[in-house]
Amino acid sequence: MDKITSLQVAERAGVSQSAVSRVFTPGASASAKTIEKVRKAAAELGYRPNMMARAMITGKSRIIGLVVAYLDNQFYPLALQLLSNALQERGYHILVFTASNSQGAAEEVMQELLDYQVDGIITASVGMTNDLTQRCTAAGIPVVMFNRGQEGEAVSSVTSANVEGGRAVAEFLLSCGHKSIGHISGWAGSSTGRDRQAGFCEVLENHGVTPHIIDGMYDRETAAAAAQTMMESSTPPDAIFVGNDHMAFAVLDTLRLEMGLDVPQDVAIIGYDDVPLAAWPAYNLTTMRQPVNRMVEATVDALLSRIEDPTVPAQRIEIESPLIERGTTKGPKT
Amino acid sequence: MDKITSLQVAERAGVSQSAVSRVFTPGASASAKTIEKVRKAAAELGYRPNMMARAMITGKSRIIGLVVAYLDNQFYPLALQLLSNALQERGYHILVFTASNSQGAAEEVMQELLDYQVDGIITASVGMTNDLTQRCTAAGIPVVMFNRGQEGEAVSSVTSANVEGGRAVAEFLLSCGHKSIGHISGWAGSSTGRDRQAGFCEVLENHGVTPHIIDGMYDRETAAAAAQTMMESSTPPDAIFVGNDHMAFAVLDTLRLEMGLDVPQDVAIIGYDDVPLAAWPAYNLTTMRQPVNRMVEATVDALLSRIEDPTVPAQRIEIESPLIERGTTKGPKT
DNA sequence: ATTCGTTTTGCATACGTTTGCAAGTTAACC
DNA sequence: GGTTAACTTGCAAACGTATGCAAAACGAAT
Repeated sequence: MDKITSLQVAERAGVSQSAVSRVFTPGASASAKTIEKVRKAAAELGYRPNMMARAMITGKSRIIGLVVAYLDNQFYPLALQLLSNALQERGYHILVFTASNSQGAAEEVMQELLDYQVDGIITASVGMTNDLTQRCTAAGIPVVMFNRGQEGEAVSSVTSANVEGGRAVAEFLLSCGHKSIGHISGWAGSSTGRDRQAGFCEVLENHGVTPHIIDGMYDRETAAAAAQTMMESSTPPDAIFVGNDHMAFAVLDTLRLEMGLDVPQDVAIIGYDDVPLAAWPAYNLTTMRQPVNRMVEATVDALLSRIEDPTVPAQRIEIESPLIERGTTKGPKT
Repeated sequence: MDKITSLQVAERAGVSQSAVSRVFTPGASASAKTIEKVRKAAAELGYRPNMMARAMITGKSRIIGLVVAYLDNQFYPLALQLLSNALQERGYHILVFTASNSQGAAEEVMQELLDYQVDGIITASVGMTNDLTQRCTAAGIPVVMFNRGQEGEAVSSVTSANVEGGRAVAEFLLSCGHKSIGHISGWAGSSTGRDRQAGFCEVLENHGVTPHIIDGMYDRETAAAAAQTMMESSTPPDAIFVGNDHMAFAVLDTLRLEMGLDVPQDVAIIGYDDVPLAAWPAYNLTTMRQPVNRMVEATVDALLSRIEDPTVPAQRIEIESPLIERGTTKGPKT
């Protein structure tokens, strides 16, 4: 009762194995009569096509490899869930590969990905060397980087408009009247972190403001230490832009509960992402929203369109992100 | 340069295709000389065995299906990451299936699971009907329920000792001198929620205390509303046991920031899980720790042992969970 | 009824691997 | 050096499906 094959269904329905295959293959042709006989026999036996066998012959596994480093930043679980839902609706599934951000690990993971004949790859919260990128395109496997950009042309990426976003944060803080401004940046090894910082600094410098910058490495501890360093310096900032919400929460905890400061009275804080937690009353964080729904849609579209038609070029998609003003900033001076 | 098969490696190495296969098959025998020749040729061509073809013939895909409903409770992303790491180390990977808790969805998902010839199934944050369970065991696929129990015998489960945990919470609250006690329970449709409640109520009743109970459905909104209802009743509790941390955060937000109450002075709060967020200063939540590392280890062991030897019986594993005392309770009266 | 175009069907092959079997090779021991 | 045991190796047959090709059935139009 374990393995029922198309052959058994064929016998019971009184047709050939090919007929059974055709009934279960979307594009193929079969007469109404055959379809009915086969469907009936299949239902009685509980037959379903074997994806492995199908994958082997068609070369399409309908599996998408998802490479992800850490899931402690709430943004990524959320994205994972939405990606899985969206892909599931379109007949694909996600095979998870966890990889640290180290060089060798990515190498190893990429090899395993190829072993599984994945139809496409999504990388999230992890960088890719140009070498790996090339290997994938050489193997004909489309890659989309989620929430990370890339210099080269060969690989698609979906991000929010991070440079623009950094600018918007700077303009907002300036409009609030802040003069002494700090930035606990996202990891400089990530395009996301670099872009936000670039846009932010560009605007500040145009207004003659030089921000105090420390790399927060997307890490709570590092960000918390950075916040403390900044506030204890001889010229403490009256506003800090933190490279993502995950770090911003740590910064808020440190400022409020360990240093006894008042946010936003003593210092204003802005994050980036707008994860659900940012809207919870305990934090109520002003932040740049990354519209994860739209980013996921764009990712799935970009990936599947390239899978279904390999001649489609790689695209670089940027989704604009609005500022969500909450309680950790004081609002612009009118 | 796309598809290199074992045959091409065989030609280049001057051996038969079988020899190549044996070199890449852990259990098989080959002479040192052949191994070296094959490895060299394989490296030069960049050959790696095709998992699909291998899966088809061996019947083992080395893929584990993970069925998960929601990832907003931080406990599950964490578990997912640890599970993926642990399985990856042992040569398996996780194929993700998202399923709501509705009846029909689980049915559909289970069918797709079987299509992919998964070697085993882990369900997390989702219930299984006995029907589905039986279908899987009939198909010879081991199932482990993570953080959920099950009545029947056919399926393994890994949970913390929830009844025991509920008791421990009750004893702790009584030892703190609380007399009027509330419980915002986990969803009554989950064994986890029921068990915690059962242990909790058992001890309270032995001490003549009847708790006020509302089902929080593992949902923030529902839990927040429940907390408000309790505190506005004619006999408000001076301590509330919340069925998991995820809801407890919502309860804390409501009590402190919307109702202006002091925790733990006005009312003590205990959660369940000890997700990382519980230790963050903003919440600093007293909670029962579910040792996710040990739960993951147990899950992987239980699953793989059954995959490698199908005669191994299903096990029901309970991991004991310690109380982590933090700032939302006042500590026992000495 | 004949012809022609269209659809349906079965046969056979291919996909890339593992593995039982038998033949071949090497090692081992007295 | 001969006999036996242990190990390697190649051959060929699977695994369960998709699909090109040619034969067959069908339908319509003359």
